[in-house]
Amino acid sequence: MPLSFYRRSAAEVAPDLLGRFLVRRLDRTRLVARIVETEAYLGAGDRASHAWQGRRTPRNESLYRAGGRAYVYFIYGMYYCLNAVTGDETNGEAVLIRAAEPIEGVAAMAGHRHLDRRPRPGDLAGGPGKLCQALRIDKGLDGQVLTARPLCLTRGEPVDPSQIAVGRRIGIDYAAEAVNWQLRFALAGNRHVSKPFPWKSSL
DNA sequence: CGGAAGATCCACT
DNA sequence: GTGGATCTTCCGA
Repeated sequence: MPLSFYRRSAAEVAPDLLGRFLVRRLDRTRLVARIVETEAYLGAGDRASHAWQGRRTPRNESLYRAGGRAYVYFIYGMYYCLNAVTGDETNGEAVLIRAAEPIEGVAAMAGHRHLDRRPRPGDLAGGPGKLCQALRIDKGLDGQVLTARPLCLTRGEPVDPSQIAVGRRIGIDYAAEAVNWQLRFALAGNRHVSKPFPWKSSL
């Protein structure tokens, strides 16, 4: 996807990322996964955002770059989460990539996940931490552009708006008024999403 | 299935 | 010192 794709608000980009392909190039392998779940984080005015009230630290520096780069952060002592930075360098907005459906390089992804049985839906990339583990995404990719290797997003299979379900974001119960914002998006009924949920409505 | 607890780092109070 | 944009394992229903 071109840089212009990312230079919009996270709330617009998040649903538009569904169906796109994440292409991760390693030395001898190409891993491809189709995005099925995202969440928008709206920056300074969003209590759930790492950029809440304009917070700016070494960790979240990538949020303050122009849209089209990765923001990768380390969480809970063990996992990484991947975001696509959106908008311009002033707003701190980003889209969390929460889940994807493995398309190519499934065996390699299973290896990265230390999975020895045949993967069931959601096993490899059904959650932001799993997705990063399967695709070998870590701090080394923080700040990288998303328009070229080693990690890029391609057009994939554009999705009809009627297939998009909307709900509340996960794991942000502390976020006061923002807990009910409808900023979680997924392909309705898809089996690779991070949790079964009571989706509210569709777009 | 649903809930609880542990693993374990870093930014911020 | 606290707690988090998580995941896994273990437990009980």
